[in-house]
Amino acid sequence: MEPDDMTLTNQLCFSVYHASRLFTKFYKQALEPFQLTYPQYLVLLSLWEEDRQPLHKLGERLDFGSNTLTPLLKRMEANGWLTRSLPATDHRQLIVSLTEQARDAKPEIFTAIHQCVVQQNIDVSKYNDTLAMNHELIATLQRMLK
Amino acid sequence: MEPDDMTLTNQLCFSVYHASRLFTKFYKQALEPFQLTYPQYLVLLSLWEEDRQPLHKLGERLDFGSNTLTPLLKRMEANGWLTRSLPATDHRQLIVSLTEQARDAKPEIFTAIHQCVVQQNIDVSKYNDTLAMNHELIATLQRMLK
DNA sequence: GTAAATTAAATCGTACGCAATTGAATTGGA
DNA sequence: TCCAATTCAATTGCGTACGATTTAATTTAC
Repeated sequence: MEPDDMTLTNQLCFSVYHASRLFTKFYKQALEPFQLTYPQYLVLLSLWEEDRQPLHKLGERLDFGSNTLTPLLKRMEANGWLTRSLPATDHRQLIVSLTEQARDAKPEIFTAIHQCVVQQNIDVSKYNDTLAMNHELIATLQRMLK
Repeated sequence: MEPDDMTLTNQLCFSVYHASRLFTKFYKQALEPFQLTYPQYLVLLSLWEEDRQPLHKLGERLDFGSNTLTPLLKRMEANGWLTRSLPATDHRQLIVSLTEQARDAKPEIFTAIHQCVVQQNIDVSKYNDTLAMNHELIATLQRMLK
């Protein structure tokens, strides 16, 4: 590794960190009317794909622990997005299910985000390569942290 | 915008968000022995480049407000990394200066991070394109949020 | 059948991020 | 000169992130 590689590593990490904060801020604009935060929206995305997941499975998909999810899910339950229930078969688990409000709101929320993207005239397809590279970076980082 | 673009936007945001959290975790391994967090390390990086910056200039570079920096800088001062002082000319500003400890520790800290990268056999130069793409993404997001 | 190991959610403590407000210091225009 | 506008840092409040521990339920090994 050359001396410069230290700078590259630093810059790469900061660029990802910076982009993440800006992206979250962008989503915030669209999600605020729904009283949703970005991590809460991620939970909805996962449940829209597959309803009635146990907490640990949600955590696996989003890479969150129960220390993050437990209070987050309680807030979402308080806002009427989901219900938390114990299955009869295993009282250790906690099943998270969407409310009707959450199922119904999906198109409206997608439209709100869509609007924000369209307003800015973003060519989303341009970012296919960026997505692929991020996936590779994530895989590398996961190997590093194992 | 095609229907699929919604999915792409969602995936792109999540990939950046996920990568950022993993990268921070990676740096944490190297920084923990120094009692430094990643955002605190960013402050050191900026001050190593230019010592004695006012708080708002640090904030501009790192995209942090005083609500984030004020407590963070107090913690760093408590740990002996920097000093906070009011310039005689303008009592509104707060000048942040490195301590000798912070100036001396730079090579040691860089070595610690370097070690983590080398141990994992990462080809850092591979990520030049990713960095460039992230810069473009950041520029787009900044335009969108203006 | 029961004690030990495992699994799962919750709790605790610390440190960000950030919108919004406050309050002190400085500047600039009438 | 004097006061209104501006510029800063600090404060407040809320919601993540996450390491570490705790507590409860279930599995397993014997």
